[in-house]
Order: sequence, then structure tokens, then C-alpha cells
Amino acid sequence: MTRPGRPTISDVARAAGVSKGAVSFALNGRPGVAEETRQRILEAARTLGWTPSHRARALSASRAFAVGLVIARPPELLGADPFFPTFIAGVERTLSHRGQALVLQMVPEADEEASYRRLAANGRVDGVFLLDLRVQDTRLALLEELQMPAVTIARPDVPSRYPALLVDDEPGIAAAVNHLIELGHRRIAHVAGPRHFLHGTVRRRAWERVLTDARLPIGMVVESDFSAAGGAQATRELLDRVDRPTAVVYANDLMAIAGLSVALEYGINVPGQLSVTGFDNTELAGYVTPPLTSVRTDPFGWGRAAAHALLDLIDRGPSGDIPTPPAQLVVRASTAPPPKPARRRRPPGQRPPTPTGSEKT
Amino acid sequence: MTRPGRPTISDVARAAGVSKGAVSFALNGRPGVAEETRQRILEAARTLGWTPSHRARALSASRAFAVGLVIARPPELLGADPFFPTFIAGVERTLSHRGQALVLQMVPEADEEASYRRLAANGRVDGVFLLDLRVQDTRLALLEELQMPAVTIARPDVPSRYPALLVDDEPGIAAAVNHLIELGHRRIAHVAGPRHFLHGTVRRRAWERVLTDARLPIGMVVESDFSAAGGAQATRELLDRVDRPTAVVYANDLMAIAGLSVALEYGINVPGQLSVTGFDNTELAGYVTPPLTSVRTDPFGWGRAAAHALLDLIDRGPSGDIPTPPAQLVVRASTAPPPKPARRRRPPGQRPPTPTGSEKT
DNA sequence: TCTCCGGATCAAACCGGTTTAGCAGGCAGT
DNA sequence: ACTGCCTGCTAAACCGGTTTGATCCGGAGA
Repeated sequence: MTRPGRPTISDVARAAGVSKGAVSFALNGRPGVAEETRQRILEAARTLGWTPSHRARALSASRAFAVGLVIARPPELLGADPFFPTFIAGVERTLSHRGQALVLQMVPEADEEASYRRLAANGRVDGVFLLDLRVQDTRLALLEELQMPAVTIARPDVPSRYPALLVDDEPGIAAAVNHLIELGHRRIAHVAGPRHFLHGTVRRRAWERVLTDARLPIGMVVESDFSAAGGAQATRELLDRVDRPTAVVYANDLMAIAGLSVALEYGINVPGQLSVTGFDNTELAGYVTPPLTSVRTDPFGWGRAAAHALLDLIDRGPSGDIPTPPAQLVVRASTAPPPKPARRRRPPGQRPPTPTGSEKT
Repeated sequence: MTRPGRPTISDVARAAGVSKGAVSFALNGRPGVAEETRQRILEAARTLGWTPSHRARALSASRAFAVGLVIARPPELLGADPFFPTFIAGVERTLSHRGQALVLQMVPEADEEASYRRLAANGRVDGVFLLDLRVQDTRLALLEELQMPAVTIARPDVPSRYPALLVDDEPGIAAAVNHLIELGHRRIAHVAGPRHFLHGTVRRRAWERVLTDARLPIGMVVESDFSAAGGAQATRELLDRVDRPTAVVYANDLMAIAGLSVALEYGINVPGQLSVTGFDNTELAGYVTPPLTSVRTDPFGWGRAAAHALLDLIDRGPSGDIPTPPAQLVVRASTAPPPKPARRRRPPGQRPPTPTGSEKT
């Protein structure tokens, strides 16, 4: 007659002829167990095929051994953004090495607060990642109220006692704008993300700052929503202006790629008559026509670093913010000098797509 | 002096003047508690702000109240594919209503088996979704060995006692190929996904079958990897042939969009000289030039249905496979009649992009 | 009045670990 | 020989729920 179910620590204790407590000590490598006994216990555990019950450990340690990630975006916007899967892959890389799991929640924005509350009340996670920070984000206060450890991705614009992964979109946008200025552009527009998102605002401000420093006008900005449809619509608005821009800095690749199509539809050659830059350096950026100059970010690395920081916070208490390397501008064929003031039609000379592209900081 | 920590069921019992057991019964709506007592207990729980401890419940019920999803893909391939985020969003929609959580693991392919084993050994989940089925997938046997409930997305090509969500790519591909045949195409190529993936093989077979039924040749197929780079490379191979195809059916949108750029690079007009179809109907499909004819699938709905099926399997035992509505072909401007045999150069007449597109089954 | 029955309730065991208090025995110090 | 201390281990409590077996009680039936 075989025992049903997995062997427990009591089975191991019986097999090794010791008490439960001794087994627990031996398995956790704690002192107070004779070396010979320890070996006997480990041997018994091995032959029985014992594995620790995560559930029992979680209850007695009052820990979940899991961290949470709440994503509040409409599902149709989620698919097109490569950020999340890549970030999560990075997170996992760290977590799996430390025996932790990731609990993912994807909820409508209206359910977001409830989602955090439930996660905390149930004790399902020991901490969370705070992503897609918003301007004056109310979630920080919520998490402090819930006494939930957290790591924020980017430094919030409200006081926060949580460690932040210092991703800063400013240098990437600045590199793009400077690149365009160096090429000779003067009318540089921006298709921005929603202003209530911190990264939407940060990117717009970066664009403004560089233009202001160069004494160029900052009037040409259209706020959009990071979607292809939004990018297309914003591009139309810009191209319909009488003082049409000679370059557009988009807040992400998806909008930029949609913008490329709109330019083609208008019969405006890119990069001959219009330069375009994206942000994210998505896989597709190198494979559209023309290949898109973009800012390469590192969501995978961020995920790894953020997970590290969160686990350290949980295990060892507060520490400082985490720096990240600056993003790099990847120059491809969608940017070129602006057309000469005398409107000369240049033939739409195709450059072959170069997936790699050269780099500038 | 306030008690530290959350109130437990014992606190509620004390406050209501009853035993732990009575509280448990009352809270779970089980019979054997007088109505008046039940109300008193619920009232006490409410005023104390009691919430059930997921950990304790999991231990005593020997259930995790969570399901797992293991994704084994190289991270760089993950970002571009909109399937996973959308599928997961659908899964969450169901799970959150049922108090379940999703444990997500993203691992290198080499660690995949270990990942399932760990999930099972730890008892972290009560079941898993099996995605990205492979030809002769070995994970089915693994999961049966681990006695882990599962739902497969698509019916495997090996015997399986698990319920399957019957997603079938065949009708979608068939619709695309038939659409091209009706337009008059005779040389219809296919850029396939990896043949070791079931969906890669299924889509290729569907393409073959329709062509064979129409007595058209099935020679023009290039196996690729679902990536933009792979799609571009495969397209080059096809366009370099002396008997260049007049239409290409791509196994996903990402490869198709990369293919559009290659055609442009070759000076081949789409759809004038070459028709192109994608698969997935990604957000970008409607915003490239020309807008891409594609097959619309419903990963969100699949996620919802799969989660339903998995929870039912866990709670109520085996049931049947789950049907899904057939995919729809979304016709946009990337498909048109083939060029006339007499090679007449047609001007690259732009059609404005129409994001919506008309539909055919 | 006595018996029987069923509903309401309680105490205790249980899930599978971790942790603490305590005990036995060996050895050194005085 | 007695005290003190350290090592190696056991027994029991604990984490916070669920479930079972026993008990108490009031009302129906004989």
C-alpha cells in the first residue's frame, strides 16, 4: 500500500529516524545538526523524492515567495507594445533563479486599485512592480497604505520612498532631436504620448528642452495615444499644416511606422522631404521602408534589474535607486537632411533596408 | 494596544462569541449555522476588516488557486508577437472573476521542462495552459506524468486526454488562399513558420491543400521563423526566383510587413505586381502601405475560453473540447488581381489606407 | 415522562512546513 | 562531586484556514 500524495517532511523524518524539526534544520542548512545526521536526512529526502511544499512554507513564513505585476491597459493596446513581454522576460530571468514566481494581473483600468488591494489582502505577493507611471500617480499612496513593497520603473514625480529603476527617456529623445538638428532641421514636430503618462510627458519635455536650447520653436506637438491609429491621425494633422514640419519625433515606433504610411499616402518622401524618428527600436523598425531611426531601450535588462531590486527590498530592506545605462539612438534611413528651401523634387531613391544601423549616444 | 497584522478568523470568532469552525461555516455559506448567528459573524468580520488568507486556504485546501502559463521563446521573438499579451488579457478576464491568479513563467527553451516540473512540485498552480504546441509535443506526456491538469490551445497531433481549445488556422489560411485564387492568382507562394511548431505546419498544410484542390503547384514555400528578419529573408528568396510568385501568403503579419518592405526595395509594386496576405491582423496591419490583407484571430477570446475550460477541468473534472468561431479574412489593399501576362508596368497608384477593411469568411 | 432525532455549536485534528523551549549527555573548570 | 555550558536532538506551538466527531438542546412522537 503506497501512501497517496507527495512525501512530506514527516515522512522524511520517519525514514531518517529523527524529528520533524531536525529535518527542517538539516534541509535549510542551519547549524545544530551533526554532520552525519544531516547526511542521513538529506539521503532520506532524496530517496523519497521529497520536495518542499510551497504552500506550507508560505503559510508558516508569512511570505508568498511571489511578486506581482498589475497591467492596466485596454487589451487592444497591449498587443502592439513589445515592452511588456520583454520586460517580463527579464523579470523572470531573475525570479526563477531565486525560487520566486510572478503573479500577473491584467485588468481594465477601472479595476486597477481593486487589483492591488486584492493582491495585498490575499497575501498573494510580497511586492509589486509599478509600471506605466502616471503624472501624480495615486498608486504610490495606495501601495504605502497597503504596506506593499514596490519598485517603480522610472522615478515618480511625487515623493516616493520606494526604490526606483532610473530609466530616463530624456537622453534618448534628446539624442534623436539633436541628430535632426545636426542634419539641419529647424521645424521639428513631436507626436507625443498621453500627457497623463509620465513617459508621455517626459518625452515631450525632453523634445521641448532640446529645441528651446537650440532656439527653435516648440509649437508643433500633437498629443496622441501610442497607438497606430493615433499616430496616423496625428501625422495627418502635422502634414496638413501650412508650415509643415521637416522632421517628426514620435514617442514610440508604432506611431512612427503608422506615420510613415501616412507620409507615403500624402506623397511625401521619407527621408527626402520628411525625417522621422521612433522610440523603442522595435523589431519591425529595421524592416519597414525606409528603416526607422529609433531609440533603443532595454526592457529586458530593466526587468532583470527591477526584479533584483524588488527582491532585495523584500529580503533586506530599503536601499537606493538603481541606475540604468542611457538609451542609444539607432540611426537608420528614415532621417536625412531637410529639403532645400527651393522646393526641388528629388526622385524617391530607395536605399536598401539595413536592419542593423549605426549607433549614436 | 492594537494587534499587529491582519485579523484572522480567530479574531472574528472571538468578536462574534463563537468558535473558529462556526466562522468558517458562516463565511462559506454552508448550512448548519443559524441565520441570526451567521449575520452576527458576518457583521463581526466586516467591522474587523477581515479578509481570507490565501496562504492558509491554499494549505488546508491543498489547492493553489492559481494557474500557470509557461512561455518558452527567446525574448527577442516575444516582443513582436501580439498573441501573448492579448491571450493573457483574456485569461485574466476569466481568472479575476473567479479569485484565481495567473503565474507566468518565461524561460529559455532549455529550461522549459524544468519549469513545468518546478511548478508541479511546488504546488504553485492547479493547472496550466499549453501553448505554442509543437509537432509530437513531448510536454503532453510530461504533464500527464506530473498529473497536472491542462488545456491545450489547438488540438495536438499526439493522443491527449486534455481538453483542447479548438483553434484551427486552416480556415483562415484557406480563406486567404481562396481569395487570391479568386483574384486570378496562379503562382501563390507561402512563407511558413517553423515546421516543428504545430501552427507552422498546420498553416503550411492548409495552403498546400487549397492549392492542390485547385490543381495549382505547391512548390513555392520557404520555411521561416515568424520574425521580421526571417520574413524579409524569405521574401528575397521568393522574389529572386525566375518564376516569381504573383502572391505570397505569409504565416504571420510580422513577416508579411517585412516582406512589403523587401518588395518595395525590389521595385515590385504591391498589390499591382505582387499580392500579400498576413495572419493575425495585428494593429499595424491596417497602417502599413499598402494596408495588409490579413486573417483576424481572437486571442483575447481564446484566453477567456481557455481559462474557463481549465478552471472547469480543475473544479469539475474532464469535459469535452471547446469550439471557437472560425477566423475571418480581412481584405485590405495588399491584394489585387495579378499583373497581366504581358508585362505592362502599371503606375504605382496609391490607394489611401483603410484601417477597417472589408471582411470575408 | 421517556426516547429519539436533527439542527446548532464547539473542540480538536489537520494541511506541511518553521521556530522555540527544553531536555539529555558529555566535557571542562573549580 | 557539583556547577556551567555547549552540542544535538525532540516535542510542541504556530501560521490561518477547513473539516470532522462529539456535545448540547429543543421539539416531536410513543
